[in-house]
Amino acid sequence: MIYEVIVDISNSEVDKVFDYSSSEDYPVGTRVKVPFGKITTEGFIIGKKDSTSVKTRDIIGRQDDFVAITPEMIDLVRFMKEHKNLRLIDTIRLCIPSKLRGNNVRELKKNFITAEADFEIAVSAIKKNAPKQLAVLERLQEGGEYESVLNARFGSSAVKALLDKGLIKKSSVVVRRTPYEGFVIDKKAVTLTEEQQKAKEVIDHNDVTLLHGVTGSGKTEVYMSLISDALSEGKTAIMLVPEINLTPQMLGVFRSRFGEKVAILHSGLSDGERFDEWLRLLSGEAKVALGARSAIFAPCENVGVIIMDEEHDNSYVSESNPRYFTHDVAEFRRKYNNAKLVLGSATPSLESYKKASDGVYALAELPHRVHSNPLPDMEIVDMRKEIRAGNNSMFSRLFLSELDKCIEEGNQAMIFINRRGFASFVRCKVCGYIPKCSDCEVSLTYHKEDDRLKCHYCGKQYHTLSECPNCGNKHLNLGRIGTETVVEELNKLYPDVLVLRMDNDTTAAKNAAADILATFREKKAQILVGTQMIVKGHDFSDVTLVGVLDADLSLYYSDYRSNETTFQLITQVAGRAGRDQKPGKVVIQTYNPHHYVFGFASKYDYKGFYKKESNVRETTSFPPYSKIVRVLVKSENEEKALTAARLCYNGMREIKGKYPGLFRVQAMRAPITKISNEYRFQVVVWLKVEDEEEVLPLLYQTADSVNKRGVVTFVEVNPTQMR
DNA sequence: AGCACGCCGACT
DNA sequence: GTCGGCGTGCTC
Repeated sequence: MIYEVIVDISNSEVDKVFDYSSSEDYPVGTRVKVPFGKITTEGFIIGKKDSTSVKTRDIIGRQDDFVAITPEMIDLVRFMKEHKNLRLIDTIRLCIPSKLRGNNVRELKKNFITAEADFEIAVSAIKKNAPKQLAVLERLQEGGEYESVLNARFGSSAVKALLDKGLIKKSSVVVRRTPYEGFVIDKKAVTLTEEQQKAKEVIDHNDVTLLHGVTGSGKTEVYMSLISDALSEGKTAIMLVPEINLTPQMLGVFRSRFGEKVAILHSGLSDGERFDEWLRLLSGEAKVALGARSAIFAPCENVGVIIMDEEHDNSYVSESNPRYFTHDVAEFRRKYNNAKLVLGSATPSLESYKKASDGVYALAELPHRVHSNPLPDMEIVDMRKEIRAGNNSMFSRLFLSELDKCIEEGNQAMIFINRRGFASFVRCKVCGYIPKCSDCEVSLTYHKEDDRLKCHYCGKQYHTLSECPNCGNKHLNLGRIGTETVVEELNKLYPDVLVLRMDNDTTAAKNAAADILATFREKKAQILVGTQMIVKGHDFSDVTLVGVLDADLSLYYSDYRSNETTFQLITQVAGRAGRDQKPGKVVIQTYNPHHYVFGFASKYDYKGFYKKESNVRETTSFPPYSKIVRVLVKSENEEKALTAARLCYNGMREIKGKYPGLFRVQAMRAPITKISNEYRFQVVVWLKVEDEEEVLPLLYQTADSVNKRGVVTFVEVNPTQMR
């Protein structure tokens, strides 16, 4: 028999199917060991046939006693290659636990002891003065137990004696490593509200539904009910949440409803746990896959429903290689399984809402909070007026008075610093000089802990400057608000109040983020200061005040989505206040208060915002009214990079001549012209959405063709944070 | 990935 | 003259 095999080497040169032979019978999807050139490597069987035109070598053998890749995933691998420019092996790697490769993880087996002889017979067979052995036999009457447990409790000699006599039996059993074992949050089964029931009916009658529900409208209840339905039909379910929402709390709630049928897949698990959860799904022991982005590749068969919560969240787009959109994979699996796909959000992406408006998706709405408690009152503060009024502090007078009130009443406050990943930089007061990394040409970030300047792109460190190298001035100051500065200021204002800080620095250690949130939840601290990571999903019932500093900063980000992101950010962060009985208050500080984003956001007017923003995108031909394709060209040799970029540009111009759907081509230096000694250029192409299927493959091909001689190209569709 | 092939500069 | 530099191509 001839087997079609994809070898486990990610390289564009070997991104194809190789034919191997074997007299053994292997099912399609089996992971095998194969000779390849001078080496032996792993491969995956994706097909069989009777003959081939090439000369073949033999498969060495199979790697697992199970079939690693389901037929659906083999189809997906081909689809991703053909339509999304992913290498065959890259999609396969997404479908299996990474440590399975190279057999770096295996099933955990333990010795299990059971009674062999009848209790009475066994008792009569042991000596009268052997109380330990008797105790073991008595214990085993209640059922089997692990040998290690018996040894610890009764002593290994007693166990060994019984084994030698053949009165008890030892066997090897597989033990499943379960993440957060026993963690269950009791949640009473809730009957759906009329509004939720109506939304569910829409979902039941359509293939894809956008579920637009305000924060606190009980979308999770609808999800649970849908999953429950799928299970009762004998089908499986995939539930996706943004990485940050994937707290043990979420798992606890799901466990209380679906018990052992839930498997969790995310980056925080140990290799063993991840492998076991994956295996439970593959074998059908578990029916519900709960996880972040990568869980869309869960090895479930006969999927009944796929849910993407917070569908607008940018964590659903994988940034680096292999780059893919979770929406695309979800849509593929929905079609393959004839399943329901649900996209839920309080602030849907423009892309999805447009599809709902155009009738491509059905639209279901949950316009009210469950217990009809109102959304928090939101106020926009003009920080320019504060300065004119002589207030040079980072806090507005309104926010400070609200904070006073909040602290006094014993409630909690959250302060969100909108800085999109950029911390404080150093700037010369006199000439405006900003120190930059000599390799990357980006501004250096000042790190107070070790009094050094660091490059966030290559990690290079520099001594702090004592004077400006440009003009010699000795007064260099730190620009922009950072979390540390805010905490310092709060400590001065409220010396008796405990303030927590949550940002990339304080959450670097494992579990640090969870610890900070737990401390805040237990009300050991009254104020939580943080970056993006405090925005989503957290449910603190005593938070009555939310402050947003530098709300307009994300508007200036050079990204066509910046208005949308800012709207989403404000809506989400506002949703943290007043979630329980106490009414909430939100103060938005900005230097650009009349921007329409703040107008719509403060009134929770999603539709108004959608209409306005949609108009802007249409007139400027940005997505969702076009597709933008960016080819990043990188090389250590500037000349080579430039030549390759020119070649790529010319190729794109040629395609433009043939397909009017491709209406704009530009070439330029990338926003960051050099990272880690690599020069970067980019070719950016705009095309009409309808022509995507036809033109995209040509663009991929063109980018690939200049991909040699020390030049690397990287193609992105609708790039988010262009650098 | 890993290795052979092959075409140019520096050397005992 | 040869040794070896690594750019290029191939692996079922």
